[in-house]
Amino acid sequence: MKLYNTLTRKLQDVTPLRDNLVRIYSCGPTVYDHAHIGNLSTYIYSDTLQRAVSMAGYSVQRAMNYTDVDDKTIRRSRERYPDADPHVALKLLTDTYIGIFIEDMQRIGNDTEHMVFIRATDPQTITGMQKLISDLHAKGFAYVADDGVYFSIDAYRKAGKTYGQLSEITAADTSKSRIQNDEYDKDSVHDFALWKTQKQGEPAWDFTLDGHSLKGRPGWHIECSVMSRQALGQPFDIHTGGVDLIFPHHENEIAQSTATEDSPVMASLFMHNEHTLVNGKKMSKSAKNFYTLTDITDKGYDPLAFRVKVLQSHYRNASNFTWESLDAAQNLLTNLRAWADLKHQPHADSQDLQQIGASYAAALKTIQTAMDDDLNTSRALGELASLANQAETHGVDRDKLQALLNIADRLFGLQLSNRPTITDTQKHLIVERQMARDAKDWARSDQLRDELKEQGINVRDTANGPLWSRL
RNA sequence: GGCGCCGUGGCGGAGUGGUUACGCAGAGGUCUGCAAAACCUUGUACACCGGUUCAAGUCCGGUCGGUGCCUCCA
Repeated sequence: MKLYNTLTRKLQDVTPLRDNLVRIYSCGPTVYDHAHIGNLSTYIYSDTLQRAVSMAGYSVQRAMNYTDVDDKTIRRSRERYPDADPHVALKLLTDTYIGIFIEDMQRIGNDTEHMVFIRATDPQTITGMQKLISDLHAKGFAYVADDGVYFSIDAYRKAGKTYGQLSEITAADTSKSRIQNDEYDKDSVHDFALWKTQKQGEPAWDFTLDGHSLKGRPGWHIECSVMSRQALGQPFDIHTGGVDLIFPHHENEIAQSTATEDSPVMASLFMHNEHTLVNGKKMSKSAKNFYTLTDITDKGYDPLAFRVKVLQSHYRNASNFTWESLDAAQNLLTNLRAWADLKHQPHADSQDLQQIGASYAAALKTIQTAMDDDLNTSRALGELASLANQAETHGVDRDKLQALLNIADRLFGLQLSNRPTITDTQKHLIVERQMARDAKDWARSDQLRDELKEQGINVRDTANGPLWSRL
């Protein structure tokens, strides 16, 4: 299996560092609001990575963090719960949005079971961060200022390490274009905060470093360094996130995680997905093209139609979200479901099972090859769609179809394999309608068809007999 | 200014130099009690200009256009 590695800017074979196990860490959400569809597409891609790696024969260990303490979470928690204790307010707010996030993840078909979620405010994480900061400080990579503890990129470079493994950041870049640093107490403009001391009304954790009492909260980057190591060890195999995280977030993670280590490697492979655009533009509230999953479902779309839409493009290309493209995805999903439902219908059996079996095998091979080639979901899903579209012409092999759907679900998460059949009453209505047709009682047969339609069942008459699908 | 990405038919979107991606939508037709489905046909796709090559959407150079990061951001 080959994946594109941002570190090397090349396609690279996946070779687990430890046995047959691939350890994946994904930067998760800051839980201060609903996730938007761009966030969600990132998680669909990392979920797909997990599925493809597993399908390629590896064991997978996966972790994702919740950033549940930062400027935004704190600000909003104080707005929403002005009278509560800062810690309590923060927890109330972040608990709410973690709940919504998990719900969204499940609605779009992401696997949330085979993954460890870690909160930045977990006592274990806080302790771990303080320990790492102390360690960095002891070895000269961190210094204490009035408003917190900072990481020294100069010290890191003087230790012979490369800052900018992912983005080729030069000293000039980081100092020249950056805004004035008057309001911060750091030595050098490109240094970043490991720990921020408490401001009025903020939640804070006790921390003593080198005799300084530094009650406060962690910086953003240190969270991921610590949580990834605690959950997966270091180095681990694959680190994922959106392209915007390349700099500074992942650069800073690498610096923190490798400063006191012999090896400069935090993870073997960094994967970054391009952003989802809406009508060709980046989402923003002012442009009124900012959508959440609820905006989509309120318009009557299935959350899995959004998944289809995302999988129809490659993760390293910016995909363009339009309502028209979501229509197309919804229609495709409906067609895939109609195909899956054929497994319950003997009338759908092919006359030439051998040929059908061969086409399934060929499609599976194409799908597997496409997924192993840097997650070419567009190609892979196209193959499945094409198979589905041929089904009513060539028929299906119901046993092999079930097996195929099982595999498709493992890879795509579209929930095609476990669709139930219709009720006995509905089956009976279909038989009755056929009898009416045989008797040329068109009024009766049309009435029965309407009745089924009201129950969400569409009936089509084929040469072999009636086939049903859900609307 | 620095570092990137991208420009494919109505929409979305693959594409390892040489044969139809695929999906959705549209038009005409066949079939059908009607409907749906299916089947057949159909639309002069690769931003522009050069170059390399027997052959370029696919490689090289340039132009134009779009977009992202460099500050929190999936």
